[in-house]
Amino acid sequence: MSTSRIAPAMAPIEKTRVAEAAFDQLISFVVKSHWRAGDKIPPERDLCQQLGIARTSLREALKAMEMIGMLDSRVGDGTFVCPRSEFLARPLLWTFTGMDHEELRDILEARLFMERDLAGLAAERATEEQIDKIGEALQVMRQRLGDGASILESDMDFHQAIAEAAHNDVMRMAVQLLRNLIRRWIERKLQMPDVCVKTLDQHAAIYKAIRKRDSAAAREAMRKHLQDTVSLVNQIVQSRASRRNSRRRSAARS
Amino acid sequence: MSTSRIAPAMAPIEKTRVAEAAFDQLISFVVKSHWRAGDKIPPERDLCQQLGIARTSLREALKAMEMIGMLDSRVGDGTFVCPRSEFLARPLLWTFTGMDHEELRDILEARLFMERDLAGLAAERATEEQIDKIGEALQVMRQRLGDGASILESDMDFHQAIAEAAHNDVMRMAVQLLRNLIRRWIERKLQMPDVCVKTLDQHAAIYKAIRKRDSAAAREAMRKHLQDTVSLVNQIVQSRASRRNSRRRSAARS
DNA sequence: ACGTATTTGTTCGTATGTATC
DNA sequence: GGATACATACGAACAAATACG
Repeated sequence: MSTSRIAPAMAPIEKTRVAEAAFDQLISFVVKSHWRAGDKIPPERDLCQQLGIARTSLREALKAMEMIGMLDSRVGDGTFVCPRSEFLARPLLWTFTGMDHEELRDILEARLFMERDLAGLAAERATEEQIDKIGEALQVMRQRLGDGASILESDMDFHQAIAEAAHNDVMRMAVQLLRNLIRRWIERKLQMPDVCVKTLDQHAAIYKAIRKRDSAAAREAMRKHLQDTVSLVNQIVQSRASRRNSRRRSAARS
Repeated sequence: MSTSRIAPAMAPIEKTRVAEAAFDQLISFVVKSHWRAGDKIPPERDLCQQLGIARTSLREALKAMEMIGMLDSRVGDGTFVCPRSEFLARPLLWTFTGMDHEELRDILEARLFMERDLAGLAAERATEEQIDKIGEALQVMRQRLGDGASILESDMDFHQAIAEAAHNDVMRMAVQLLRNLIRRWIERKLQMPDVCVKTLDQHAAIYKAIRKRDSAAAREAMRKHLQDTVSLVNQIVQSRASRRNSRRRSAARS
């Protein structure tokens, strides 16, 4: 009965594991922007002394940060903070091959709901400067599309500008991480024929609604846009799955 | 035990960053389901021998795996593979742990939006058993309220039952984390006069809407309920702040 | 109920290679 | 080229928690 309930993690518990505590502290330093992107953080020997832990333990935390794309260590040079857009760009190896359809579906859906809510909030709360920034991201995207360049970055920037305009740090960061998790699929989506121009049109509709301070319209425009993304990513996954199956069949024949 | 079935020996690490290579290999072992959720993986000393690296280097990779929620190590026991839902929501935890209490407002709002979406999904997707479970949580809460016992646990159980019925692991884990973060404020809220019965009524309304498969009504009922919670927590925060100020004033006088 | 073996947690010392000035 | 700063890597040792006979 009560044992089947999921254990609620008590908040003020004291970390027995040093490396984990160090990891949390490093994360909060990055998240709170005490260390900003590009910053060089103190050398390992200084840090472990500051934290009062052994260098080996600190390195476990440091390495973990590096593996998830928050830090970048270079021998003989130092350790540097990565830009937010690279967080979680690392485990794309697993994101790419390993995640099955259900897990991907949950992430895409969670992103849809959260970005929809953020779009609605942005329409209500954005400052004029923030709305301008959204418009600029849209303009950059249009420009790059005309140049035939990749619009992945400007696509992400557009969504992030909206998230910033919503004035909710928790949701902003959460949705950014989700977006990074599925970055590779967004990239593939944009490589499909005619998708780029459609994406641009949909972005324009979202921007227009936010500019008009029409919260409901912004929500609906974002929902439609991301619903399209969900469908397209599903197509990609399905086509990849069928390709894999046909390879397997032909391999079995030989 | 389970790890001894068909042990595809891991290839020794070549050169370049050892820990990173080990990390990739560990991930691929999980991704390719050589190690499945719940499996116990070989002890560190065996693994580092298989990989031909030092234990400290292996531990850096192992710790990184643990931080992203793919593995769970227990002293004296071993290291085990976590279920997928663990590490799908783990990145969200990082964004939340970095947050101070300053972001209480954002957390409450994020929770409101996400639980509202989950309630809507639950009305659409819940199985009959899951709806019954929500009803049971409601019943337990009513019972405990009659007994004069604390309803905090059953309150949380009710919300979690709805989250489970929404069939989205990412959102379920995310909202559970948020709920645990503000657990103490929920507790204080429930100690306010007349709040318990009001909470019970609101829960009943949510349950009724989900039972009727009325998604819009479920969303609205949940929104109203959590909007109330936001207001009440704000009252608590304000009263505590003013108490602190008055204490400070009286302390200054003495 | 107790003791022992197993396993992870933590630290220190040391050596090596690389980048920067 | 030399000196310095720094990350990378290994091995050994002990502590602490857990499992198991």
